Amino acid sequence: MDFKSIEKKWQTRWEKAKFNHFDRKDDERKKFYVLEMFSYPSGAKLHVGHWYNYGPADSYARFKRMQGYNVFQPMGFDAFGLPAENYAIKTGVHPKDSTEQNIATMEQQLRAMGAMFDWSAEVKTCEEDYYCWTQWMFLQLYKNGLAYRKEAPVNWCPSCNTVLANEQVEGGVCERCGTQVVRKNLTQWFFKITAYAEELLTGLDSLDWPDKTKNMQRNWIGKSVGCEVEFDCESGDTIKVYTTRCDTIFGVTYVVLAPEHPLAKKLTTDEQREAVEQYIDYAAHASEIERLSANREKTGVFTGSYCINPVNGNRVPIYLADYVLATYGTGAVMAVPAHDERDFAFATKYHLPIVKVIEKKGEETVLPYTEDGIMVGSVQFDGLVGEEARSAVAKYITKLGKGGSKVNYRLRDWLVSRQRYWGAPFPVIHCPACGDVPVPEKDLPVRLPYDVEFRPDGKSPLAKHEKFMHTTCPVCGGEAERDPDTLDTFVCSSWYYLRYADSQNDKAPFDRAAVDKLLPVDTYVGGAEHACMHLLYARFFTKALRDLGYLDFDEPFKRLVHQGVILGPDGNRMSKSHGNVVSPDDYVNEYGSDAFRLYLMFGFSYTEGGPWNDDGIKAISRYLDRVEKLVLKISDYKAGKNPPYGAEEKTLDYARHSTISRVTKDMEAFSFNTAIARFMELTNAITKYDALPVKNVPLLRSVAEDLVKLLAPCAPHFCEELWEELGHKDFVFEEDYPVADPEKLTLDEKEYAVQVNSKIVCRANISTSLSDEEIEAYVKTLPEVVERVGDKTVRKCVVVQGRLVNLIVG
RNA sequence: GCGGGUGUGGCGAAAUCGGCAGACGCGACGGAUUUAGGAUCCGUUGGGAAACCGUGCAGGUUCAAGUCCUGUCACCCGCACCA
Repeated sequence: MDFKSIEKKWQTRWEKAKFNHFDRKDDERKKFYVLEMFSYPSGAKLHVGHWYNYGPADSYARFKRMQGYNVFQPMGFDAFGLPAENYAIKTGVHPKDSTEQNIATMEQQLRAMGAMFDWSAEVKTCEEDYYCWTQWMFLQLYKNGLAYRKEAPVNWCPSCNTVLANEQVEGGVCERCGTQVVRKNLTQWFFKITAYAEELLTGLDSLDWPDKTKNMQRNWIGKSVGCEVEFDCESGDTIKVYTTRCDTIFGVTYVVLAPEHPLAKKLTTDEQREAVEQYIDYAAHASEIERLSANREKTGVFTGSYCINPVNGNRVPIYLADYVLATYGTGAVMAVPAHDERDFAFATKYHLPIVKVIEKKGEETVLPYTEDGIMVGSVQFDGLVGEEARSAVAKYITKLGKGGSKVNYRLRDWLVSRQRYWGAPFPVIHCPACGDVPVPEKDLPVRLPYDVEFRPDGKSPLAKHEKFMHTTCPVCGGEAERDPDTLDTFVCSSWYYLRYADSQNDKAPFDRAAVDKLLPVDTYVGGAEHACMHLLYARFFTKALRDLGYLDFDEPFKRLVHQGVILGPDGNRMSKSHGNVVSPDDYVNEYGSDAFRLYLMFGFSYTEGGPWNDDGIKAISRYLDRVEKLVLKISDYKAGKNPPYGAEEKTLDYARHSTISRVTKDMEAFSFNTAIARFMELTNAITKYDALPVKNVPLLRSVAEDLVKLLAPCAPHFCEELWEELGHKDFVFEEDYPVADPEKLTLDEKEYAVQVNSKIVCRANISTSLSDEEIEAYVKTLPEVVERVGDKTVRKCVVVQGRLVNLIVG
């Protein structure tokens, strides 16, 4: 088959018939929204990863379509972002120009793939008609207190010259470029994702997502149940600490503040001032490597002040130490060196007292002892253990009016400011008189100017664009400046799946009815690397928009599937520097898009991925040839009179229906490699039947047609062509996906493994109508069994219907 | 350190509720066809001469374990001073 011409032929026909367009008016069929993560328009062409994501997922979408769903499968581009800007800095090509060029190339390649993308719904996040609404989203969050600006210690990537969200720092280095991140205190915009921490956590339970991904989000949100306690200072200030171990509170021998804690300087005495300021400076400049080193020596400094432990009135010293994080809990902890490893190390180093207040049950207590144990030296609480102990102490603290139970989350608010050019500008004006003023919605979009100097120097490129910066305050009309930062590109991708539902709308980001009808996404397919970024942000957006009344569902993605990663042939991640990049184009040119897609589906376990290896691609190509020859040969047969329907025909029909039933399950489960194995088995069964001298032509033909239908989602152009050759006028995709007939799935007899004392002695075909007792009786007559059993008695017989019989003798 | 995952032929991989390990392919070997090569078609193919042995390793539960339990090793991923 000349795949090049048939690919073109069917792509053109599908387009002409608007086959790929989601039918918004259709109320008969159930909608089904299949979404693949949209792509970043990089300079390189479509790589194997894109193909692996989109090809098999498209087969799934086509499968759902043939099952009778009104399938919506859109595609678009996550077009803002750093790579285009970095490319511009290197080459001088403007990000807008290179991005548009790349999108054009990729669109063409994506079309050539032959996927049923509904291009009429396409979105490009860098275009005004999209980022206008991204800015609108910001304004809604701002109006409702979910976006705020504050000075905070933030992660700064010196190579990308911008701040990063917590989620974009991996092990202390920039997720994108691998550069060590440094801390800076900057005034930045945040989204209050923490307001949804609890719902983001509990909502996971209802989602059909990989457990691993759900667990990663749970970990990331990091719920912790503990207790807040107030320690009064002699200065009159109060230090709030957070602890999960209030059962150890009688063992507090000092209190530690993070160096950035607001009370740090205030509580410092004159004698200690110099040492403290030095330490604060040291902590601010300690490199991240140092901070991250697991067994880094603890450092700290005494403030000179003391505070009072509310439960026993003990006077304890207040220290500063950078092992306490400013951004978690209250930025202060009560130190119990006897029962916490970090406090133990610190106390040992600075010769602070260590007081044991928990004892290990029945064994000697070795300090630091951090497990649950029996409270001792704790007056009225002595003898209490674990959870019970903590709740008693927490109650007591509440009664004292010094705090009480408290839930904390590890999740931080989402920092969305970026000091870069190629992104959506903040719709905010800073007025010397009125402060931060949101741009009125009617003035959106705040256009991103083209003529900008984007050489990075740590300041936002837009800040140097006077025309952009200079504006008037919408409130007082006075001179004012725009915010020079741009929004994190993850903001753009947090709502694109909603825009697809109504992408041409120029009055609103989307119409509520359209979105409520199409969403949530039924199946979302994309990489696992987004577990704690995009997938979390998108959930947050959905919940926030729901609460603001813009939509009516709780979760954006009902089902999530991660495709695996295709590595280079050497087992490493594909990259130019490894020199192991495999280009799909070469294979597509040589074998065709269907064969390439089919190979991706067959050669790997979809969710696992693995090293690239093209050994099997010829085999797939050969398989398609076999199918073609076989089907065409059968289509030429003339039906004889009185076609036979005996054992052979029954076997063939059984092969057909068991293939249908198993493939349907496999496709639904994204178990594409096994689905294709079933196609091959069915093909083998047809070949075998076809070799018989006398055959039932109508049956054979109908089985062959079913094979074409079953295979169609996985090899769409190829099957359309075959379908046409078989004499059909309509698309094969207008056909119903075959449904297994349960009657044809029952066999008269099945092969059993016959075991004596759990060892297989023979196999036997046994009628499926026999009862366990009848099977046992029959099996006992088999010569192999008689020989093994001899005169020993059968003490037990296990029958597993349809599978095996096990006689226990002796 | 914490959380999660993976480990099966020469290779990619399969294996419903615990029920014949290795489906389907690749490769290899043998044969047919062919002047030859290629292509195609048909067989064989976990190891072992065999009894038997085989799912990282060592135990356990069970009539029966790749699957369940305990311990252990290796690799991968995520988090990592979160009090």
